[in-house]
Amino acid sequence: MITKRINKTRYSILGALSFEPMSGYDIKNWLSNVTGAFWSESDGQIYPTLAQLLKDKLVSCLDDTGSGNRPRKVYSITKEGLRALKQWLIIPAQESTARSELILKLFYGKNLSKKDYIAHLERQQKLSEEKLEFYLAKQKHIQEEHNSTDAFYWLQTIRSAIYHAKADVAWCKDTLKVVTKEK
Amino acid sequence: MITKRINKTRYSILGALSFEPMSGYDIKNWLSNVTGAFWSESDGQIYPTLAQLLKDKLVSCLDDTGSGNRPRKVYSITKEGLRALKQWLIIPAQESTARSELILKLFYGKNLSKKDYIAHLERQQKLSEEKLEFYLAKQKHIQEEHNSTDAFYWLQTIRSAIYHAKADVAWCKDTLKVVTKEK
DNA sequence: GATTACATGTAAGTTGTTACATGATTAA
DNA sequence: TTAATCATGTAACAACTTACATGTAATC
Repeated sequence: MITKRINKTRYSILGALSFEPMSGYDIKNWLSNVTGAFWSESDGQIYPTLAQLLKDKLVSCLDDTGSGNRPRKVYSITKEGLRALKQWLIIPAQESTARSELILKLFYGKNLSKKDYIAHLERQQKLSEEKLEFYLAKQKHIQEEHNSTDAFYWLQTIRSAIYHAKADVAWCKDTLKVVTKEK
Repeated sequence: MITKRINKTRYSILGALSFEPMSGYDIKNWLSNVTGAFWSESDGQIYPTLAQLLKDKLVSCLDDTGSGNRPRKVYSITKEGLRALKQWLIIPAQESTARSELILKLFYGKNLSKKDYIAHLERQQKLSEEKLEFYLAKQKHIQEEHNSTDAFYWLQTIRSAIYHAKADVAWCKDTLKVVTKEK
């Protein structure tokens, strides 16, 4: 017997629509701008999932064609959709399978030259520092521009991204220090 | 034109075999025990991938049946396999797509009661603290038992897991503090 | 004698990625 | 006028998960 897995893409979309009605294109951008630090969806997933949600009556669709704008379909979450979202939200979160290609490569580092090992680390440090800058700027922006209740939830998640970026930078620095001495 | 994506399962297995020859079952356990903190493979992936690697001559296979043990196939990495591994190792690591179900759920937290929001956080804090304990114990064990060159690479990766677990615990504590006051 | 661990595989389904295909509107 | 952005979708493939299927050997 094959038990149904939970399709999380459905809920990430429902959650987005719990803020405001959006088109598929809006959702795509919103997810990448707003939840990008901790959740992402592939381009090809949004439209098929929206069609499914519509079929299941968890969202409704308003065709906005011919209102002077470009033709677009605006989706709203239904009462049923909100109920489904809330039911999912209270379920304890599953941990995602750990997969860091960088750490895997460095773990296999005996097959790597010192130069290449260091190159990986320096590249990662730079990336993490850039991320950190980005999230700090975003944090500042939210604190200044948004004073609604939504900002509260947003700020908590941004802080998580900041903590992780800081941990990554610290780890790179430490490892670079060790490796230049010992390897 | 559809460009070939890189199958990382192949390289995680080749990397394991770069330490010593192993059976499929060994690799499964080794990956979950040794690289579990930063890389995992599903059960159903190992055997088909081994068959593929054998076909591509990146590994060789010794049938160990009839030596008094249970029938098993022991795989070794070939020269070609080692070359392929090394080629992959120097390629800059791709960042894995961010997916934290917990953070997503908390981001949609306005659809959650204060009680349920806190329950998520307390559960996560406990999980992260357990992880931290586990990795600290592992770190100690490696420092005491392994004094080979392999330990060096292992210790770096364990430190990464420790930093992340610490960041998670700190984040949970901070967020719990804020939420009990403000939500 | 039963359970656990060792050991190898397949089947079936779900999910995710990338590229392709098409077309409208706005701004440089 | 040309490029960028807005906008919706499909096709093909790659990867992942879970359960199923089978059998041996050691241990309690």
